[in-house]
Amino acid sequence: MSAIRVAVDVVILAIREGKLQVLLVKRRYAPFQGRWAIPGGFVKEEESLESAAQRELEEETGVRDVYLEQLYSFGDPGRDPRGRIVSVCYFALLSSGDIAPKAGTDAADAGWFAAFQPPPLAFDHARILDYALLRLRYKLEWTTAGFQLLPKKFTLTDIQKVYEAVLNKRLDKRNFRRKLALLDVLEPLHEYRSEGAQRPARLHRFSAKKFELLKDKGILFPF
Amino acid sequence: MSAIRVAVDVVILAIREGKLQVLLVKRRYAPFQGRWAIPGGFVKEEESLESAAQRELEEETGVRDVYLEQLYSFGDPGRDPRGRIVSVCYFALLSSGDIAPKAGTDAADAGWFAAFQPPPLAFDHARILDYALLRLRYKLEWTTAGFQLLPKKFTLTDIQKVYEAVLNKRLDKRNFRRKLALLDVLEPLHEYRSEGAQRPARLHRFSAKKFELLKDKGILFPF
DNA sequence: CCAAAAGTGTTAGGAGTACACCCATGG
DNA sequence: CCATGGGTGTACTCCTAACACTTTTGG
Repeated sequence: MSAIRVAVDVVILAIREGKLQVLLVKRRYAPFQGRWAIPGGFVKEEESLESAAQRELEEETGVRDVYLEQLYSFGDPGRDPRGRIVSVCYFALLSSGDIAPKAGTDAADAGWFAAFQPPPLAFDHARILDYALLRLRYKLEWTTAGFQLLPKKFTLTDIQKVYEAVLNKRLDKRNFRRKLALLDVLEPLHEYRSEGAQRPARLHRFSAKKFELLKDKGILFPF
Repeated sequence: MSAIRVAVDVVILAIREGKLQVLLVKRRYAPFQGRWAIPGGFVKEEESLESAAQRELEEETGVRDVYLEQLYSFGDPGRDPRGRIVSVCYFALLSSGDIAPKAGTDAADAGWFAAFQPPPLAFDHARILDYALLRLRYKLEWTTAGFQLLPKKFTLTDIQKVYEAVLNKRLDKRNFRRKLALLDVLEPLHEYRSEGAQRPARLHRFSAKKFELLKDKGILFPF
């Protein structure tokens, strides 16, 4: 019987203040006491890996029904000085509308950080975060996962800013909108959002039935 | 302390007789006694996940230095009636030149099967195989992983047959070759292979230094 | 009327696809 | 000389990328 323990870690990402940010928790105990870390915990005997990830996510953010995807499993001996721990890592994409609920929990030792300039992280968490960011960039270019980072109603500029924040580069407005239109997954609403002394922007929503069709075209990744 | 055990399973794939085949082992004991299964075993306390996968691979095939990539971790409670087992799955691509060594080991209860029409499999192994095949198809279209399925020297028709076997469709010879040329990863050799009463085909080899450049272009997947 | 973001088309280059014939060899 | 797989080019379509101005609003 092996003494290997199984944990899940969840890289929780959201767009805040126009930037891609990651939710980290401060470690209360050794090892790496006081360091920031990706939230996670041990898998319980009777729960699935995905349930464990969802549970961790909900404990940290108070949020359910969030985009969650398995990333990679890290299990080198020595990655955790407490013993042999295999960590099945997930990443979660929060819509900016879902972020508020979190504040209620244990805000003192949890915080949002710029995902591309994180503080020093505990264990091998820097590597995990790097891989999550890499995967997110790929997903954004080849799937419609980017909409998970937005609230239900959003403007075309909102979604463009998501892409710019994650891909870390400027995009051309006209080309971006043409590509969006080609995807045919947005439903323009008869609502507009006024943001100050400018022309109000039209709100759109992601259309789930068109989304399903993309799967058939093979545009979406399975996991 | 959790009683979860950690295993690795390795989906071993190769092109044989022009078809994509998978190496399966026959289970000696219950549960699923006599059923075919994806080879795997428990991770030892002191070895990394990848070492464990390599070890399993070598035990089954006698082969080292093979393309090996982590696929996904499966860990639903109940997936194994013997208890809670989390399986970190890998897939391995064997070059057709590497297949011969295998025969020496325990051939009686191991065999190659058409990957797209496998026999009934033990546990949730059908799902694992499906996912491996899906991943392989994506990799083939977006990376140069297909060359792992060939020996060092091969003809352009050889590589086309690999693509046709994995993607399960016919490809146009001229278009395929043009795309290959664009990738610029092949080095034509001054050697030819005669296959009978036809014009001999020129041999090529995969050029590793050009391969590295693809990484920079983002064409290759990181894992 | 001014500042600020919203919204909108055209063109040129590159990649993908469809398609058919001659070449070199062994028997 | 013939059967067999090896090898090659062109035309069309579609996607991508570069690029600038008018519209609408609040102040």
